[in-house]
Formats: sequence, structure tokens, C-alpha cells
Amino acid sequence: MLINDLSKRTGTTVHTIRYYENLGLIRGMVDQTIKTNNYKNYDDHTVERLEIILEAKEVGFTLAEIKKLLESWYGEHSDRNEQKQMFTSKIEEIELKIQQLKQVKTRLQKVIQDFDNSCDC
Amino acid sequence: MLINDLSKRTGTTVHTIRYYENLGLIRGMVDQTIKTNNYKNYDDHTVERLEIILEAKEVGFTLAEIKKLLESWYGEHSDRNEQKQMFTSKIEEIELKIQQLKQVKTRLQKVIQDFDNSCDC
DNA sequence: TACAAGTATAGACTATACTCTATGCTTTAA
DNA sequence: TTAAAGCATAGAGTATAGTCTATACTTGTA
Repeated sequence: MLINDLSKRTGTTVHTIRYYENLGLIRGMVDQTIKTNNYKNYDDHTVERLEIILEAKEVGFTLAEIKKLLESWYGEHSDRNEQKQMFTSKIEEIELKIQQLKQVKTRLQKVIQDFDNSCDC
Repeated sequence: MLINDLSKRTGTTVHTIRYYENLGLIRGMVDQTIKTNNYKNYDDHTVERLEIILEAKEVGFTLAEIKKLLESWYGEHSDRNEQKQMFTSKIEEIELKIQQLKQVKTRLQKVIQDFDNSCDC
């Protein structure tokens, strides 16, 4: 598919997709048999990759972090133990973040309770 | 206490504190009895406020959102129901974020498992 | 009392993550 | 075939959240 389709399938603007591609987070392939243009083609694999990027971004990872994760994920090159270490430490980060969120949630719930208790209605 | 103490007590730089003060997230008080300077004084209340800011920021709230939360929290002015609504919707946001984090965590754990299973050691 | 350290304001600079504009070429549909 | 829509690259602009520098005044200590 071309960039416009990828954009529609993932709900990401063409601009943002190109931005990610420039950063090396995704990569489209130019069909070498076509000489008239250098349009990039994206496959379902790229759709999945982009979805992972959006998901990871949503929970607070930076694009730099996501790039490293994706490289470990799909790359064959790097050291297995190094990769495993990376994912393990990311999981720890996530667990910490979940704890923090629960803490903030409790705090906010308490505020609402206080509202109700001091309600002069 | 003066800004340097506040900085030390919260682990936030003087620059950042001033930045937050300019945004209206915290407010120091100038002692009107002292005519020689206009140094701002901060109390324990401000320390708590700053700690809340750091906590909320940590879990992904923007400074604009935090400002609104703090205004609802401490402010007497606004409508009770409006305030309650705001906190309730923030709690919902947090719950969603926790779910997303758990999802990403599961995904990462699966990657590590796959590493172990395909281990050629 | 001199001078280092602290305070205030204003504004410049940086990093991240977009977002938009300009330009030019290609494809597609009327 | 021509005009609109799509593609590519490059670079400018925006928003958020700092971070740093310059300047000037004040305070505290040797």
C-alpha cells in the first residue's frame, strides 16, 4: 500500500508517518521495477509496527525509546542477553508506572469523597 | 522558605520552580513588611503542591491539565459538580492508561518468552 | 567592607514531537 | 489531455516543557 492507505489504516497523518520514517521507526520499500516514480510501499508488517509505536507512545515511551525497542524486537543483529535485559527493564518501568498511576487514582478518589462529605446540599 | 530551600526540599531546580510559578502552578508570597527586597516566600503548602505536580507529571499529565486539577483542588470558586466531574474523568483516564500499560507489559513479556523458547544455548 | 552567593525579571536557547508549506514530479479520473 | 489528487524532499513553524544567560539588586560572611 502507499502512504495514504497506511495513513487511513492507522489513523496517523501522512506527515507524521514521514516523520517517523525519517527517524527510522518504520521503512517503506521503493519498487525497483517501476522507473517512473519512487513511491514507497508499505506492507501489513509496517501497519503492525506503526500500531506498536502508537500504543507505546500512548503509555509514555519516547520515540527514541520506541526505536530501540523495535530494533531489539525485529532486529537479528544485537546480543540476545542485551535484548532480554532491555525488555525486562522496560517491564519494570511499566510496573512502576502502574503503581504510580494507582497512587494518583487513590488520591483523586479521596478528593471526590471529601467533596461528597463536605457537600452542603 | 526562599526559592533555594524549596528547590532543595523538592529536588526541582530554581529555574523550573520559576517556570511553574510563571505558569501559575504555584505562588510565592512577597513579605510586604520588608521594603529592601521582593524575595518570595514559600510555605509547606507549596512544597506539597509541588510534590503533587511532580507526581502528576510522572504519570503523564500535562502542566495545563495539572493546573486545572490544582485549581479545582484548592480553589473555592468553581462549581462543585464541575469539579467532581473533572476528577471523575481524570480517574477514568488513569484507569484506561493502566489497562494500556498492562497490555504493553503483556506484549513485552511475550517477547521475552519467545526469546527463551528460541534460545539456541 | 568587599565579594561570593542568592534573588528577580526578561529573554534566548534546547529537545521532543509533531504540523505545515513550498516545490516539483506522477498518477488518475473527467 | 488537462486538472485534481497523490507522492517525495526539504525546510519552516508550533507547542510543550524546560534550561540557560544576562543583568541588576540584596544578603551574608570572611
